[in-house]
Amino acid sequence: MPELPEIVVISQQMDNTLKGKTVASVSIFQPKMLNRPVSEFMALLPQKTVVSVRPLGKWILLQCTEKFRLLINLGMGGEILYFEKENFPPDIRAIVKFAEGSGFFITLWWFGYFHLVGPNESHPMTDILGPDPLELSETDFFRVLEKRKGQIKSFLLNQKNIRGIGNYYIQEILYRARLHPLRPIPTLSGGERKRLYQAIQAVLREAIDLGGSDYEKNFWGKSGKFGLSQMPIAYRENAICPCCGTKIEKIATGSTSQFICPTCQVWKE
Amino acid sequence: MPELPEIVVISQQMDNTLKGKTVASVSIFQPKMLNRPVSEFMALLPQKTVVSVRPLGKWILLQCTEKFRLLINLGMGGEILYFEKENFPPDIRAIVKFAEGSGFFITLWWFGYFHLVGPNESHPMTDILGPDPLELSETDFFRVLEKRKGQIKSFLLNQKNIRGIGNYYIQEILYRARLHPLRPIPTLSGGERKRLYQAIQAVLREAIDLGGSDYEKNFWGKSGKFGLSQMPIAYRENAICPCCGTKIEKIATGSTSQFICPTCQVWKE
DNA sequence: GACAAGAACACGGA
DNA sequence: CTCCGTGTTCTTGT
Repeated sequence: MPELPEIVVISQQMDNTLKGKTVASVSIFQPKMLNRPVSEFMALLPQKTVVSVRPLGKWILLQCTEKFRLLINLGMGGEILYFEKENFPPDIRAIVKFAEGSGFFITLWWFGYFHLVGPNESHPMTDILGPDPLELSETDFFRVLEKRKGQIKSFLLNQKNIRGIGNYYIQEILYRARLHPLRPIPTLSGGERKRLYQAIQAVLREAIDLGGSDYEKNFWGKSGKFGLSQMPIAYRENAICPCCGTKIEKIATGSTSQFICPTCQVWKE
Repeated sequence: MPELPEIVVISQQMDNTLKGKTVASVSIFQPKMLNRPVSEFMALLPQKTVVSVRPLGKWILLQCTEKFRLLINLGMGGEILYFEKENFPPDIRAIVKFAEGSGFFITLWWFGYFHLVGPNESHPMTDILGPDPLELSETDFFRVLEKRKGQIKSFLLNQKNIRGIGNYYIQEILYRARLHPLRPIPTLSGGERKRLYQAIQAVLREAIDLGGSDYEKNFWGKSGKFGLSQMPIAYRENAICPCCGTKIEKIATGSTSQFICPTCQVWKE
């Protein structure tokens, strides 16, 4: 599933490529990913022109003319790919074609959303997203942590608190901050909160600079370069921690699981 | 805090004593225990006559003429006491006087409610109470346990499930049923559910027969006789279990605590 | 555990 | 955590 870094990269590529292009046609092969009937998509989307493309947590926002917005969430295992010639894979879910012949299509492994929002319409799923972590000052980060009682990992994964972090980057973030994922927020010291903020900034920016994860594809179908060497712990059960040599463990963290170094990411009360 | 047995005893005494008496005046010394302005109490309550007094979980319901209801909850450490001559203690919160000179007053240690509900008005706090455990058949008890996932103690203490059981009687109930308070409901066998039902019936009826707890006062200011000999475990840390000789332990059960025999009330999955 | 309100958590569904 | 809705449990305040 693409997280903030992949969405930032893709949005930038889409912004560069699609800005000013006018939708000629739209094809939908999976109506349940939509927020309105297929017929309305067919009626409303064509003739709108792309004004800009911006990341919104794990969502991609295409701002269009007449105050229409196209909001795309790739869910798990989804891809959004540019095309100039029509040559589509078999599991395609939606196609948007522009007037001059190019366009993009979407594939999904399981769930995903393809939402068209008109002027004066609200969009509950994105309206409740928290701030972009890369636009958040350390002071504001400290402020959102205040009075929260839950576990630090589930807090960071909840898109209402901070948008864009998923179960992939959280592993490296918590490892670099040397924090156990189940630590209750009130037990975090000022120094730990500072480390956490720095780790979020560092991991996400580094991943963006490297074009995103090496197992996610960008708008051109190319993989990023953020991989093994940047993520020594994640998905490596029984490997050893490069910092202390301890064997990496896989633990359950709510509905997700996580790889940790039991020495570096030790639990403190 | 008075629980079901004390409320049953007090309600019976109030029913016998106050039925047919007409309110002459009401005095309020703590407005926050009310559900409406003091002025409305003064205007509405006088001239109403008591039709009946009934227990409602931990609440006392005075049914009055013109479909008015007086609902009293003594909270923690509260008392409701009859008087014939005016001779009040210092920490008094409310007084109701009847036409012929007698009346009752309320003292509270911490919280409590003194609510007047008119005809056609609802009362959210008592509307959501579960069934009276002594009016519940074994079949219905089994039915309310179905599909519940939580711990058995917090289920029984939640007044929405069953009304009137508090942290005093629950200790003897769970000891007699030989159940650990933190057992998840789905792990309870049919036999254990049956034991639990029987223990609830036995403990509550025995306590009513003895006039309630020996450290709570009734409408005449007299204590009940349900005490030490009926409660061998509760509030006796390091005492020994009369059944097996094991040392009694005090454990935390959510926000309350409880005394258990670790041998008799053993945890089973 | 008296109760309310809100947060956190668990689960099932799409 | 992809996100939602529902329901339940836990926390905090009065």
